[in-house]
Amino acid sequence: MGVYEELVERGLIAQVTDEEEIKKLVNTGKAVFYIGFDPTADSLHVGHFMALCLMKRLQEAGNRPIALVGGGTGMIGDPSGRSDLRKVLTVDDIDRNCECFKKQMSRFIDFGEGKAMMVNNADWLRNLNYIEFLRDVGPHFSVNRMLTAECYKLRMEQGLTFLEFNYMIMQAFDFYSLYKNYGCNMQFGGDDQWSNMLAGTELIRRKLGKDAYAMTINLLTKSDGTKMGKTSGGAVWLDPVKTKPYEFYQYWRNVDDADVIKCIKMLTFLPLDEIKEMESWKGSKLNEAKTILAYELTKLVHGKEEADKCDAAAKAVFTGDMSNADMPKLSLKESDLTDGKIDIIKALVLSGFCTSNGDARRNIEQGGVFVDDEKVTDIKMTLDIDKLKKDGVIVKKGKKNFIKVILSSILACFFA
RNA sequence: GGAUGGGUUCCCGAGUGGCCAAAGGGGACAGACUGUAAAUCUGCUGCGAUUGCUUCGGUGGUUCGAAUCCACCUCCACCCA
Repeated sequence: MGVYEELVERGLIAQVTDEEEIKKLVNTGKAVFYIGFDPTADSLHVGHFMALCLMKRLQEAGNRPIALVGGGTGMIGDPSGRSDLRKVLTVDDIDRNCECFKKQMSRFIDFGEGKAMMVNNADWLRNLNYIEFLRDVGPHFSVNRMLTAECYKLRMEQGLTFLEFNYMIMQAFDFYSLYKNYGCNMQFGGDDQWSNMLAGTELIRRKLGKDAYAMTINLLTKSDGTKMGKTSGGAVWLDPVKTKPYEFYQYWRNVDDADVIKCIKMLTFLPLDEIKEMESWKGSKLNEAKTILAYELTKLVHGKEEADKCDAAAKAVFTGDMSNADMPKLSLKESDLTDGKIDIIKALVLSGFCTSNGDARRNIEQGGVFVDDEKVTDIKMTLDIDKLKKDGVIVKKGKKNFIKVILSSILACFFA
């Protein structure tokens, strides 16, 4: 089975411009393809992760990936599928974000000599001369046709600025530039990028009379249609500081039944026949699949060591064996204590479990807070210094939030 | 540039002078039931340990009292140019 077939099997491929040709190129390792990443934040997220996995898969099959960081397109903002205007980022922000992207990407993709390449479209977009550019590519685009593109549909109702309208042209120009300079003959991306990508193949055809190809992968959506990788607090980031490995792990551990297999297929590198077997799992057995999903992804993103820790912490916490030390910790300082104690309310707020004292009080009143496995019934309860110093105290909010509260003294630092 | 409609708490959306920290829904959070799932039911949802404080695009004003009235500004939608 070739890579292409594997991609199909995993449910990754959404649309292609020329299936036969793409299959041939990709399976024989002749593709030079690019995927663009716009630096809208200082970390990659799960959506990008899919694309990175795709790159990795194709690279392993001998194809040459180009990771394009959108230092130029990021200044415009892609309106595809969005109902609102993107916040305009400053050049400094964009450049900083590009740097962050580069670092994170090198963890997944081999950018060694003759392997993958990383380019930044700021290099050719930022210095374009407006008139020249208009005369150069402008005649090849029909506004009438652009307006009918699926990606602008939402914006035709809400209002689309000229700035954003040009995004498609910039992206098309990227593809064209990469084709000319690096022989890049394919572009991959999320399915929301389809219109933009087609604009690129079109431009190449018109200007150079050559064929280039485009392929989109399915966006990872939940069974309810919403985007996977979004929580109420925002995106699930790959950066361990923005989304702690434990949270990352728990995110996948808690996906809906309906989405587990799909996620395993699309995101992990487990062999397909292994996944086939999981497809027959039902009920609580399916719960096991979530453990696998969470472990595999954490391993890919944060490394085996972290994944093992998350696994252990989860087991400790959910099977009731709290002796395990590998759980999230809250280190208090002496200054956080008054008279050698700290209010449970204050501890809850410091841990980040509760957003305010009122929130903490509410949670206690509703019976959702436990200290060392005992339900807290008094909102005035305190944790005292002796226990904090010794083994720490395990504070639990709800069923899934655990933290070990300890006192970090100078001594503790020595032994840590 | 001109006309019109609009900006309300995480989101949608009521509220047109006091009874408004602001209806209703969604989401989030907690409880019950479960499989760390879904569905369902219950509670809860500005901050503060009572009285209190801050919020309804911004700034000023009218008033004993304003999310609600007035002025100016600003942003958005839509129509005309």
